[in-house]
Amino acid sequence: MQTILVIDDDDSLRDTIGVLFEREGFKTILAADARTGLDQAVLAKPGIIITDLRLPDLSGVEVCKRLRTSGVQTPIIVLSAVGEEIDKVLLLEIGADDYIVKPFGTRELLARVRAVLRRSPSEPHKLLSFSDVTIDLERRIVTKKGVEIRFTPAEYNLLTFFLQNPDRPLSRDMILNSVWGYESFPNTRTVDAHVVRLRQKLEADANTPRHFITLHKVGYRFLP
Amino acid sequence: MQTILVIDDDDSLRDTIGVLFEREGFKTILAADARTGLDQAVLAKPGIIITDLRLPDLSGVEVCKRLRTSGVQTPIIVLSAVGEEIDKVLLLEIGADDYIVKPFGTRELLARVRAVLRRSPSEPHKLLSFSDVTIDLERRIVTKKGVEIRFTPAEYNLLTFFLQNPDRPLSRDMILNSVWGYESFPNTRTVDAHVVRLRQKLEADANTPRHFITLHKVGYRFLP
DNA sequence: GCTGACCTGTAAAAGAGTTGTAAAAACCCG
DNA sequence: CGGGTTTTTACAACTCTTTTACAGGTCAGC
Repeated sequence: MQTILVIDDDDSLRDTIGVLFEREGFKTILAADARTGLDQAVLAKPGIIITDLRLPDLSGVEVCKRLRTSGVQTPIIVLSAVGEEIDKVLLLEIGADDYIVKPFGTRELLARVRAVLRRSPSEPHKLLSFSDVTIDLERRIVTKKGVEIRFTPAEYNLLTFFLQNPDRPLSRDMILNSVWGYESFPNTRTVDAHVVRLRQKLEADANTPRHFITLHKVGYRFLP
Repeated sequence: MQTILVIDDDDSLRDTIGVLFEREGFKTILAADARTGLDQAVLAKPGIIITDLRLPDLSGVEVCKRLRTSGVQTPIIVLSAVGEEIDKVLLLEIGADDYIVKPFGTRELLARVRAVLRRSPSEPHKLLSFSDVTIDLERRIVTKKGVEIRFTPAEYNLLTFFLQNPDRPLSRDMILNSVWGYESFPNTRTVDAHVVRLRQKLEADANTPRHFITLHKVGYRFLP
């Protein structure tokens, strides 16, 4: 049986949602503030969490962040009042899986929950792969022909960036911004140095790369 | 209300335990020797019995035996001084339910008592294990090749967290949040210090860890 | 096709940052 | 207080990142 955790300081809404999901056969756990919610998220191991954005002690954003940084991967749906500023991108970045603007119909909430639940367990191990190389994002393990190959953080980040942007020409600046972030400013040759290592570790013949392609005067392109 | 019978000739320890459980809402009965203890076990019908192994008149082993042969099924926890030879198998054979090596924390004693009371007799404990290490979650006992290894609370919590999150890269922040909770903010090196101790106690060769793996710049990974 | 200016590949050094670890300090609890 | 536990600290050892230097490579224009 699925367990659902509802974090909302509005008593009547919280109870309404609780009753709704109980009728649907969920086990429901209710929390009126973020702290209780966080505790319950760890203790009760719910299958899904619904949290209001505005809470008495911590914001829903903070709730998401804390859950994610402590390794909780339970899907989260965020509720926000109409007019309340919600930065969709921010929400998804910090690890929320969906959001609903109040007021909403019970039918809609149910549908959203079901949708989130449906897609979450179906991707238990996100795998990226090309040719004979597989990357397990969950476990941070790269294998070639079934053999594990070790990557340093910079290499690993670069690799996953390439995998997530296949076929596209990627300039060194673009790569630096995306992989290294805006805080650090290494020289663009750094990218080259790392590409070399990706080739050495992953290409069949590092001298004639078939996946990590140089675009002269442009940058690089990854071909799966 | 639960009644607890403590049989120990060490006055101060006996009283300490007595006070401890009184504060926890138990009715306590204290006995300084085996004979008094046996009498009280029958008369007062305690819910649990704690007995020292070394007593002036009869040994703790003998106490267990006599209780069991006279049909008393009350759970028994045996205390033994460090270095005192304790044959775990013998103890469990003669009907003891658990044993604790002195010196022990009151917290630990309480936890053991609660675990014994909670557990219905004959129900096997939940065990976690990897390689030649076994962790009894109920009794908080860790053994390596059958030999008990003692862990401090912090070490134990970290260990079980690792066991519950195998294969996954775990950042120091994630670990701090999950194991220490978000209320306490030790510096991240604390995690390293504890990992060192886990390795020293559990790895075959602490210099080449095979279970508690460092992911440079990332954190740690536990491999069963 | 040749040339020269500019790009890229690459190994290796330098530098920056991270981790292992023992030991000291701080902290509790009884 | 006194014992054990936890956290911090200090420094050596180590890993990773970035830079550097130079050997090739590419390509536009001759």
